[in-house]
Amino acid sequence: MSASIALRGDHGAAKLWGAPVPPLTLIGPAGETTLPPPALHFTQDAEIYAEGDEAVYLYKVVSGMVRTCKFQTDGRRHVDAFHGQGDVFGFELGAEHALSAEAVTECAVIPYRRRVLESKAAQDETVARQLYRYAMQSLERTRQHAQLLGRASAPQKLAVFLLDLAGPRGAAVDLAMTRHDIADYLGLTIETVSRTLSHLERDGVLHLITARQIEIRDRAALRTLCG
Amino acid sequence: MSASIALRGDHGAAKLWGAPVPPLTLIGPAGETTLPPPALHFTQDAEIYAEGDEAVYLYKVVSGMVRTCKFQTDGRRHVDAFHGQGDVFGFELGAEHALSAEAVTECAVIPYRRRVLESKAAQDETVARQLYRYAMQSLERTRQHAQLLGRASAPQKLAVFLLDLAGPRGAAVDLAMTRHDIADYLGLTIETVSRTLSHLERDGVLHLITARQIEIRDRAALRTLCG
DNA sequence: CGAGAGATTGACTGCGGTCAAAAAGCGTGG
DNA sequence: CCACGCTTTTTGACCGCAGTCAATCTCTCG
Repeated sequence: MSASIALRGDHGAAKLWGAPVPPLTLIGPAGETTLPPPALHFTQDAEIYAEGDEAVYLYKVVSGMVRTCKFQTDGRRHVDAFHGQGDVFGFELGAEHALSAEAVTECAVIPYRRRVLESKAAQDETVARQLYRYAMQSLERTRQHAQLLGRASAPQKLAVFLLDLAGPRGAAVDLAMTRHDIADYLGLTIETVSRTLSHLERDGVLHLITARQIEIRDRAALRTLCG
Repeated sequence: MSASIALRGDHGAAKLWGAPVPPLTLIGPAGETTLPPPALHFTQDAEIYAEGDEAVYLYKVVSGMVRTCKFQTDGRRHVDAFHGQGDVFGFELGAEHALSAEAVTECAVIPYRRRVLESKAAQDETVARQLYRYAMQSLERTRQHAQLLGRASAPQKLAVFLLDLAGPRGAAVDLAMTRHDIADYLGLTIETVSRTLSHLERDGVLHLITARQIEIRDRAALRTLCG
């Protein structure tokens, strides 16, 4: 029997924004299936780990949303990524976290000791593949993010962002994050984010139900914007 | 005995721009040490692989420089990364390359079949660690790149770029790439790259010996720019 | 109902993009 | 060696998008 056990909280397909991928699992301790999930809970804006902390764990999001970000010397913040249900975050090259991780919303995450995962990966090839695949997901998303930051106007950035959040079908988008989070993720200011959303509403592309709830009225127009 | 054999072309420490890391090796076929290196050679601007090609190999740069990039629908180009001696490129989430790879200069690269690496990694933990570590290097560099693209002025971008290229000590930087390459890497236009370099020269920070040779006159000023 | 955080809107500015032209390299072949 | 033509780079003039500063509006929660 394989040591592979479907990770709790891995409901449905893991989602790489803009590119659905097959569901993945991560390994829990063998025989752990009968124990309650060892998930950690965090309140909104709580720090999960800080830049410079020793990188002991990888984390899998069970519920809620997490942001990984970096604070620059000039006081500004760069949001590296948002992580939702099923996403794994905490990958690092070095022994310390180069980013910090914070709860965007109240959330639950399962911590996996890197050392444990690595030794399991050494014993079980399927675990190694899963771990590698999660790392590649992180890489692929960061690449797409870099592309977006480098070569897109404010409307383009928001179009890509909203379509990613909405998924391939959804017409209503619930934003878990503030304008500030969005701005720091897209390399814009909160004013430009707000202005651009208002502009898209005037054009009939969106409807801003509340600040955090957006209805996509014209998905084709958004797609066209993405280029 | 370990199956690990130092990869040819792995001279000196593998360099993560802005963050030196210990030297790494990748595995060659056992007993291959007596055979000539199976390096592939490419002329300037030759295509190593194209977006959409099946991702069969990872590549390690022996000499010269490689760029991985993506062509957008609007005709513009995003340069994901430059890869120099000792760097490994070609990591992909899916079965196909999401980026294309091209020779910036005449270059030599060693191809490693992904399937072979994966089976070797399954047998030898040290191989698995090396592979994982190269992937993390790729991730870390892409993260830093995204950060740069999101939150930096043109002078900041060029300061970071030049210091990365120069390394911790060098005063003279040989640019292997054109202004076009630099612009597409930094999310700028060739005019802005040129103008900004000229400006830095007027300020006494740089001296442009030729278009491709730059002398760093005031490293402290560059560091200050980086923030 | 009031206080405070978050979001929106407006006026203005400035950085970097765009368009255009000149200058500088750099092979190639006479 | 020089002349020629092509590519790359530099420089200039102008413009527009997004940032900045500031005021107002809207939610939410106590």
